[in-house]
Amino acid sequence: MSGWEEQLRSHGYRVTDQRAGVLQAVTELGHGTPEEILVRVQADAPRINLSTIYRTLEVLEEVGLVTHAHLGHGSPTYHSVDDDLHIHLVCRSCGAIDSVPARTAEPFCAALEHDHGFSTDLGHMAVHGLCRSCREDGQSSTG
Amino acid sequence: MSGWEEQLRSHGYRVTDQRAGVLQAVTELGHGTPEEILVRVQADAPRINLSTIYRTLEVLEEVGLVTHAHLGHGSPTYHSVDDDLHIHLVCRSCGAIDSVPARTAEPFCAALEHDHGFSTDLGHMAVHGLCRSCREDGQSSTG
DNA sequence: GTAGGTGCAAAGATTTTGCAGTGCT
DNA sequence: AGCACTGCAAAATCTTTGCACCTAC
Repeated sequence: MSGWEEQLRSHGYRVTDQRAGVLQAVTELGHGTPEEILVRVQADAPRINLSTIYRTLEVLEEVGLVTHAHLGHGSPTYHSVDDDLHIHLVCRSCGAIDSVPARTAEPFCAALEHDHGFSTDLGHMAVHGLCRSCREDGQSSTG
Repeated sequence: MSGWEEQLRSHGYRVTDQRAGVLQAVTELGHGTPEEILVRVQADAPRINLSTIYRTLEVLEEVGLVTHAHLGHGSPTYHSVDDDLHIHLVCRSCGAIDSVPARTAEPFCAALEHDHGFSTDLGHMAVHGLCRSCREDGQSSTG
């Protein structure tokens, strides 16, 4: 279904090629920074500008078609809400990003809600650590 | 005990007033961005420069005296490892940052380790969502 | 036809880097 | 006395904004 058009219209926004392109790029990429998304969209529409990516992502997020999480240094990472809700596991050694089903964290969220009255936004959650292969490598950390 | 001096020396770094000041600021603040830390240190040493804060934080992190987490938009947030290990709860509405004991997440971490072989770095973990007071405030109208 | 959307370039904000003087060891 | 450390300013990044033209509705 292409309910995304309706999603935009119902919030008073227009449907444009750029918005379609950005949404498609985010969906295909799974997750990506504004610059990664730019590169992807430029494959189809070379004239698109980075500022359009930023503005479009903001709109898409407001209408609920994408969300973002802070996975790393500067750039936020965007992903479509179309996907199953998942948590990001970020490896501090190799940088790999793994996705695990949100239900893994449900008991934890329940505890946060019960003990602190805090309602967790699972899609935003970034878990940093060491992935399986880096642990098995017995890696030596480098700066 | 001022084992922090030994910590620096054993890694080949020197002990300076600036490093003492930054470490103290981070400890007193609990957690803070580079700029917040700058303001705090400037209270004692007005001549200190932001670039010194960045460089010092990097050194302090390398020797294991502080760590950082990505709590919000751009700036990483630093905190001393001296504190009890804790998780940060970031409210997306009011921006408040709450700290909860790391053990709250232990079952969750165990699941991640068991199912995905992932070793979680708890101090880095940022949990985004809505805090208790914001939930109570906005119960009728949600935007 | 109108108002929102886009591309482009410049402004802002944030973080990093080169250099020469300072001070720890 | 040697060399790491610091302050300062400029450079590099990343993100936002102003403006004129274009396009969806």
